[in-house]
Amino acid sequence: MNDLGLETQRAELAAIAPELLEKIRHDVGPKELPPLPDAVDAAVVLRLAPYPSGPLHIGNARAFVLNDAYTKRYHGKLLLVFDDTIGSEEKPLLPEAFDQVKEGLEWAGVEYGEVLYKSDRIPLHYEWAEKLLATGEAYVCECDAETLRKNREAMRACVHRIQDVDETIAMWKAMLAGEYGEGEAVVRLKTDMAHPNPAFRDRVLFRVAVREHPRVGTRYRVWPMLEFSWAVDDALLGITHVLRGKDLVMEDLMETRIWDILQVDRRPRFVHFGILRFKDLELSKSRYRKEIAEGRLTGIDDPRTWTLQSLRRRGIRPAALREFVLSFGLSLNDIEVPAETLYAENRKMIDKDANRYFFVPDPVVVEIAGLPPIERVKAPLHPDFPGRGVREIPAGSKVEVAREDFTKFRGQEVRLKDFCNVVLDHRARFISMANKEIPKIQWVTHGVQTHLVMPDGTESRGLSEPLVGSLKVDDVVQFERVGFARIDHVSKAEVRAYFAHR
RNA sequence: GCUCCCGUAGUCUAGUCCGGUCAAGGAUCGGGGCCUUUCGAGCCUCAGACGCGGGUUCGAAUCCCGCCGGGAGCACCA
Repeated sequence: MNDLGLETQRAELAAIAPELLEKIRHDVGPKELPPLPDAVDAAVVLRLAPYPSGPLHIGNARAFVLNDAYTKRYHGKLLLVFDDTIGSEEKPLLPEAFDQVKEGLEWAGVEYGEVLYKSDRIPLHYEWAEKLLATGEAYVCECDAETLRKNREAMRACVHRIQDVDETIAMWKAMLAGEYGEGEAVVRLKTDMAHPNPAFRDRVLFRVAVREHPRVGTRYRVWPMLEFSWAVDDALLGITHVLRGKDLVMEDLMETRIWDILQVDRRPRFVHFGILRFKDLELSKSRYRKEIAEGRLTGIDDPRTWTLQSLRRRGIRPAALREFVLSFGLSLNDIEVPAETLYAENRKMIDKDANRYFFVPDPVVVEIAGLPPIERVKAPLHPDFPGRGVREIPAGSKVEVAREDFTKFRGQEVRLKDFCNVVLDHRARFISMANKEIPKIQWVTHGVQTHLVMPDGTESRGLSEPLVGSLKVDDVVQFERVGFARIDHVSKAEVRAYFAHR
């Protein structure tokens, strides 16, 4: 039958069971994440491991959204474990970052349970280190960083690798006792100096760092590296699945190797996702931290930082960020997306809630000659929901319009939206009241000073209709033909809003 | 250079494990139209993709081999 060829088979089938030839269009439901390997409902334990060097930004979103989504899907637990080992000179810990991270997660709707700190767990790491050293599978190395690197490159073992266990343990005690300065000794795992992957040749597990830690001060001077601390904590905390970016695949190998040596049975499954990048956007905590310190950015919620705080300030909904991230699934592709994709998601969510108002950036005064006496006009708060009511806009013969519109339409007939038709100029000529199919522009009288902070940090200044002065902070509105914005500050003198997107 | 990972429309993604209902689905972007007193939303519509070359098979996006392209790691950072 099978070597008959499709056409013959089809003909045969048409003869015996024609209904089977009907094309089945399976409807595509909402996108779902693939299942986690070996996941058991209500028994999944995941962890979030932020490094507290600053608030979370959009580039971190994939990690926390996926972890949260899977936790909820399996009714599991999500631990927040601050990865606050001592770090490096270039990436110092920031005391205020702990709260900034939590604030961001809470805004994002990430429901974490227990909060833990790596810096509280150092004694546990020491215990495990001693177990490991006792097996002879790790050693204390006194080579300097440069020597170590060169040996690694040359696949050459150093003298420390073959020293005996007693000597190694004595050196470890000496490390803890403070007999080594920074850079003078490290603990290394014996993997294989000839391993084909140069990244996997006797990696460092502990090093000496005599910096002050924001939580535990100078209590420790021997600090674990990420791979080792997680080998300990993933096991001890009963983590079932580790979801991490694929930049951390080597860490899987390291953790696995350590568990093999110490015969740890309970191990998490590793799941990776590709690197997420944003087009035309360079995310760097250390850079924006520096720029905030220098006063070049206004703070951690400056739109140029792309922190969660800054997204909130612009009126981006957490649900939009979540949908945006989930749309990438769990693929291992490295992806680069434009922020526009996030905006599209957000626009769907805020459009129905955002009432419409006129904002006129960089205004130009226009006197309308021949205007009948009119004191106010009405316009819908939202064109798609007439039931929401109307807003009253004071009108008059002296109005202000955006310079851009003025320049573009000067001398032409335009409609001042919801008001009247004029031939536009400094002295405009009234034509008629009734609506017409001509370009419509926004206008104001008795406008309130309005500053619109743009994503690039610049401000668009102008006037908006008086009602904007009675909006509340956090209201998200649409300035017609300008875009969506969140009201950030309202005072008698002025309104400040943050631009979200068109 | 070495190791690992990944290649479906401009972008993101479903499908790839278990080859045929895939003449490849969705989203976004772009074109056109309708509607609308916004350049927003909504509705309709058009355009657009299996990196390349071999092989296996009646049949390949799906399996195999080779190539090409992209990314990550190769820190005493995380």
